[in-house]
Amino acid sequence: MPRANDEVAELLQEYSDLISISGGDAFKARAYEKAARSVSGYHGDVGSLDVKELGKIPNVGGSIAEKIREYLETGSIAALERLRGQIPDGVRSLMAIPTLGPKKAMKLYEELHVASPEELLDALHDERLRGLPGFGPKTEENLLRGIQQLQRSGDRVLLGVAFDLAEEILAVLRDVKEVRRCDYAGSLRRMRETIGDIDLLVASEDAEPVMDAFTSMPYAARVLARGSTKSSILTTKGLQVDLRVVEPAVWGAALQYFTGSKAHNVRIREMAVRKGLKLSEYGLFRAKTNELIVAETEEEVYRRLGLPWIPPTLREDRGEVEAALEGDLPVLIEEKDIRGDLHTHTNLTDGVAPLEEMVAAARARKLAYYAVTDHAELLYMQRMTKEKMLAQRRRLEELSHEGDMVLLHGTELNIQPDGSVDWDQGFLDDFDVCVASVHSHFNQSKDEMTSRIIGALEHPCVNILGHPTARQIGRRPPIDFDVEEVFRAAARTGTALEINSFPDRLDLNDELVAWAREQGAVFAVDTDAHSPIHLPNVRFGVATAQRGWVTKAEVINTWPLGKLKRFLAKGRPGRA
DNA sequence: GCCGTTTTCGGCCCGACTGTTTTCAGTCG
Repeated sequence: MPRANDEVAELLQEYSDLISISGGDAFKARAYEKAARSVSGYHGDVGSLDVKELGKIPNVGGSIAEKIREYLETGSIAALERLRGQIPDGVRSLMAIPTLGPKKAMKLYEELHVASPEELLDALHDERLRGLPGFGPKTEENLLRGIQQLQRSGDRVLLGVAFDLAEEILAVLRDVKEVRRCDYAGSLRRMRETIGDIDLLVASEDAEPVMDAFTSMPYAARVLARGSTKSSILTTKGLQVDLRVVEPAVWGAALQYFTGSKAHNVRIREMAVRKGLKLSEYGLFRAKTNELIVAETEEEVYRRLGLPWIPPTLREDRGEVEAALEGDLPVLIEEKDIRGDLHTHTNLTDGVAPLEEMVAAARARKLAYYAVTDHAELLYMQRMTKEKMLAQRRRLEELSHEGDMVLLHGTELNIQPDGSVDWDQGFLDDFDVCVASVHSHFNQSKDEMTSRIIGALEHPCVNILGHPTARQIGRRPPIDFDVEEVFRAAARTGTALEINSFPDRLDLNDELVAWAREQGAVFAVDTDAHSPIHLPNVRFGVATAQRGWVTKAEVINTWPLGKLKRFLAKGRPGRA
């Protein structure tokens, strides 16, 4: 079974929201929110802890530990159920609408009995918000736009969510003795940033026991279809999972077919037709005689069509077929090429784990180097000071003697509206690496934003532009700047562009990565980890790099330390 | 509700922006 952490964190977050909506103590709400974050980022499984151990998790005290225990033992929390009884479920869902917080949500419910985004849309159309204090024309406009954004992101889930669920289901299927092979296909195998439904493929001579196991899983809230080759379930979270079972002999053809994309497969099948062949999920056949040629591996299928095997992350019909024909497919970066992480946090700012735990987790992943880059002082809410930074650096130096992994001390600077960053250059010179990111003032004009970012790139100490577009998938659109000009400036100034691996960021995205490559920029594939459990997210950043056709040489954190240090020296005096 | 070279009470993420106001509440990062 999966860790209980996520469901517990979700309940604590719900409790926090309901406290806010019902006008409860704001600090109490914050306490639950912080506890939710800590539980979510906690490295162990809270399901296996007793009350005393639960209380040792940061921001979890006696009261919350007791509620977690109550949930683990009884499946519910009485205090939460009481609040749920007072506030309809939909009122909380209103808070998913950007610009709509707890206060306005409660007001809409109390005054207009609006209890869902759909009902709010009706109320807006009926002009029932007119005259409601605090809801003027601009607010109406913002709410309409917010609801539209919410509906657009609607039924797709983030790559990370789909990946975890797929891995859990596959783990169950692998234990079914009739299963010869199993894997995920579809947009998940291509590692698209959001996933509509999960496609799983199993090779087996006997489909029935596999289908039985699949449709009786605890994840299956509803069984949508149950057949001998294809079954579908709807998970408790509303995500559809399709399972196809094929004979082991046709594994490769089926995997190729179900991986897609549709556009890629159309190109491939056209090539087959021109060669007098026919490609389906059951294999590559001679068109006239229906004689099977190959089906067992993807490599054979591609080879018989005159192509090298094409990595799934490239299969979007963005020129990969032409490149394959020319023998010009890039040798893509892989996760094993990553030598270090250059953007991570600790609980000195908004991370949930102490420095020691983050370093230990990085060592366990066998990284050659690891940078700690907590927020700088201009992100006021983090209360950073020079003194705290220097104390962290001293501790980092102590820790560096405990293992081979090289520890780098860095910081994540804030790019101010005018393009300046935190601290004076003298202080910044002593950092090994500086990430600089936009964290506020997202609505500047395109020209202002462009010169703002370029200003930061030109700073002699700024090495990496963190999450360059500042988007959050489904929640916040990318900031507006002249991407080509910024990418060229990055290349010219010796500043890397980040590919942030966080599943709700993936920033730069695949298309911008490809664009930046053309301008000669290099990249840093970083996790932006706020907890040890975020370190494996690097796979999503690597996949995004692959989707942008990036090779190992273009990613600075695949480089050996010496070469990396020369890059990081940039305009710092006395380095390299 | 959590936490503590501020340690059992009194703080707690500070500042800015937006849209509504007419001096400020709500939301966000």
